[in-house]
Amino acid sequence: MVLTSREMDVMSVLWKLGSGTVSEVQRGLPDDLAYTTVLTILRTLEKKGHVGHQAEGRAHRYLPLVEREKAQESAVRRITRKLFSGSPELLMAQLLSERGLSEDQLRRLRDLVDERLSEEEKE
Amino acid sequence: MVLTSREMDVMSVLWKLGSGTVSEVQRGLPDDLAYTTVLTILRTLEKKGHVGHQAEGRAHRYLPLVEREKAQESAVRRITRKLFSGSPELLMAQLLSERGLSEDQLRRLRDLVDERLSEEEKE
DNA sequence: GTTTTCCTACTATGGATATAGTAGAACCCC
DNA sequence: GGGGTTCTACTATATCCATAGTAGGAAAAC
Repeated sequence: MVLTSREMDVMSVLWKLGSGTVSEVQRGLPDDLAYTTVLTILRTLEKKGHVGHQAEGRAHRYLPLVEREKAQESAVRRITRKLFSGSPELLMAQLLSERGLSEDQLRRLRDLVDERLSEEEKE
Repeated sequence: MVLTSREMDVMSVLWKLGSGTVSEVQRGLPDDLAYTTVLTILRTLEKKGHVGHQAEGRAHRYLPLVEREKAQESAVRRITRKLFSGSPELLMAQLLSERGLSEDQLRRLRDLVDERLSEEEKE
């Protein structure tokens, strides 16, 4: 799955709202785009199979057909492969190296890893 | 900094080799591209300021002008913003949720976090 | 019931991407 | 020194992306 930057914006709105008409999506976007521009993006997404729609009065209600998690996974996988030599560890190191993570956040992360590790060891 | 998929491939070769002529880059790429295609990509990268070149005999030797780390950071930042609501934690959680991480990798990750945490606590 | 508004469908356009061919200079081989 | 080889420069093309306008129908407003 490959989403362009704008497509991600639109999908994000749909994932957040669950579904949306063109104007609902338009209102949810971070930038001001023409109504028809939003419509065009939604139609593109539909052609790619990422959203579907159903009639709702004279309008269309668009629904995401792919899960946010799938999109996230696919994006992370791509940059891992392209920029981090396929190593999730290196990506993680990059994330950790950024300032701006609080001690709390770090602790939660360690808990996440530990949790995952103990699952792993159980098997 | 915005790198396209192919540009990332080319930059990766340059980062790995330190520098490269067109044919060196061509040989280093994961896919078979025509010589002139590689040249075109390098010229585009040069126009964008991401690489420079110096003459070497009749050929050009291309050099990366941006660090791999900068590109990584910028890419990670973008998807964090676009797909993970700006939260690096969520991205990490995604990374951890993927199957395919070995116990060893997980352990190294935990070590990374611990290391970072103890730095944090020192301050 | 005519004007205004809202909505989809279709079309348009400029710029970026991905890919590569051709021209022509320089160099190397015998 | 003519013929292949290796380069860069320039050009080409198809596709995609971002953005939006126009046409035309339906609905709402008054």
